[in-house]
Amino acid sequence: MPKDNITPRGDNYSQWYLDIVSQADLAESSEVRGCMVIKPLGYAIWENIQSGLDRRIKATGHSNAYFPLFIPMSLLQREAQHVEGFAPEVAVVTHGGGEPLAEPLAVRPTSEAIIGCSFAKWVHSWRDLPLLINQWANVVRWEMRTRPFLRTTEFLWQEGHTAHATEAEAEEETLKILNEVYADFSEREMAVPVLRGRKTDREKFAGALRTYAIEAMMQDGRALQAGTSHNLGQNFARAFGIKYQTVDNLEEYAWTTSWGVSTRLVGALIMAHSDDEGLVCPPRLAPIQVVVVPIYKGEAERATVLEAVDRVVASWGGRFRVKVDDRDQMTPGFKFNEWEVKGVPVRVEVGPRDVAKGTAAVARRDKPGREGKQFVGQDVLADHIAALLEEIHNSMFERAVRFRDDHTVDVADYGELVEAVKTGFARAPWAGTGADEERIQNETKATIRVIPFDQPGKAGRCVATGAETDQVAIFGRSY
RNA sequence: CGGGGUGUAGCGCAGCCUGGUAGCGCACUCGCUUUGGGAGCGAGUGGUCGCCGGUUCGAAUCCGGCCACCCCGACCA
Repeated sequence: MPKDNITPRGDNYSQWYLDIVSQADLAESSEVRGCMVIKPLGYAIWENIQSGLDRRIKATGHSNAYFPLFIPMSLLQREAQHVEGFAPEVAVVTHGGGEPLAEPLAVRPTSEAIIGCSFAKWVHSWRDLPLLINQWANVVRWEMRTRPFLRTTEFLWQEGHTAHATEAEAEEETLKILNEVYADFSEREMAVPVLRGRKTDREKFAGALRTYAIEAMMQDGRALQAGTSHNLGQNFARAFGIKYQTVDNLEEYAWTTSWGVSTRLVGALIMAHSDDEGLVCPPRLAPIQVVVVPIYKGEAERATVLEAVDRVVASWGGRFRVKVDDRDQMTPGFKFNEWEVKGVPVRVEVGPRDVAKGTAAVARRDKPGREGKQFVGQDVLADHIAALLEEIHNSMFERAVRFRDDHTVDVADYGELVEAVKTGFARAPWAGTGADEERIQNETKATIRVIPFDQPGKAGRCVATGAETDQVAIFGRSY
């Protein structure tokens, strides 16, 4: 059923996104410009994202801790590139207790500085390394222009911070997080395929040696940076005095990393999968995986149907996150519509005819209308739903991969790149400089999203300089 | 910060040109009938018309100033 309150993607993609966020009741704007209220459904998705990431972060040996919201300005200023990169977007507290503060406090835009100070106290010997810490926190970046989930003034995230004895170990950590935590989570839980690779110097984190990222394609062909992992080298260790004694009793600066993903992932999930009918939530993250809608006329039928629904749902033994929508004052059609907008992956209908026949109607959200609906015996319903949730996940992932591949063009020259980035990604031979990149951005609005790990080996002539190169870069317009 | 737009009920809007007791749809409340794709009928609740000032017997409407928000760009996870 077409929805009156949702602008079709084809008409205005940006408005469509805002409509999904409000109609699916994920978030709303607040009294503070650029800040959003995350409503229960949106927050439940975030909690599921947190839990999937937290499990992976701990499985790779990290521990959670918590550091202060405020950072003395002088600390933030210790790493030169870092302060330069973040200065324009830092919010500063100048008063406390009714008095001007002796030293202004930055509201953290990220926590390298304050965590670096702690690390300096915690690390003395090579035996203290590696130090593997993560924190779940809110941060504030004073952005010019905001969009719910994709870019808000305050946002929620996790930020990992680690210290290592060698450059090689720091590099290994940086890549492990990108691959085993971020890419794995994105593809296996969010059903969002990602390109993995390195950022160019122009796009890397302020103060980092190297930044790696996962990049996803949204349904308008634009790129969304879904996670970043930074090898900070010894830059921050020098600035904050994170030193240790080696086995040979030499003093050495540690090699540190940092990495993060944010509530932006909720935006990624919406934009990668949803359709003109509403949110399409990937099954493994859906707060409600199965909604059961009872259908009846009159009191007698109501009792019979609800009894059957209770019995059937009880027999599932908690295998799924289930909601029985037994609200009496709404019609089934209204409920179908509501849960469709809210993206519930599977809908089960139980009516008088099903009670008589021992069946239930099962509809899948990712395939609307009759195509996605079938009748299933109540005795095999649990296994059917379990398989269906898997099938929906795989189908959503494959559809997203197909979309990305269909909107990615191998380009041989600059003219082809200009055309390709209008609708998606361009994979282009690249041997240019930051200045070349900037010129391309000014002319096409596209930037190098990543230098992918996955390299063809032989590339061709660089689209900027014409020089022979073996390296390709992925260009795209980004959020 | 540049360009464009909008402020009237919880939400979406009309009314403004041509000043004269604030209206529609949805939502909400109550009642009855309904319920396999957004139910119907009836009766209700709800607004100092963004703010300040001016003109006028009288301002949502005309004039001046201010503020807020949205959209499009530059900055960014």
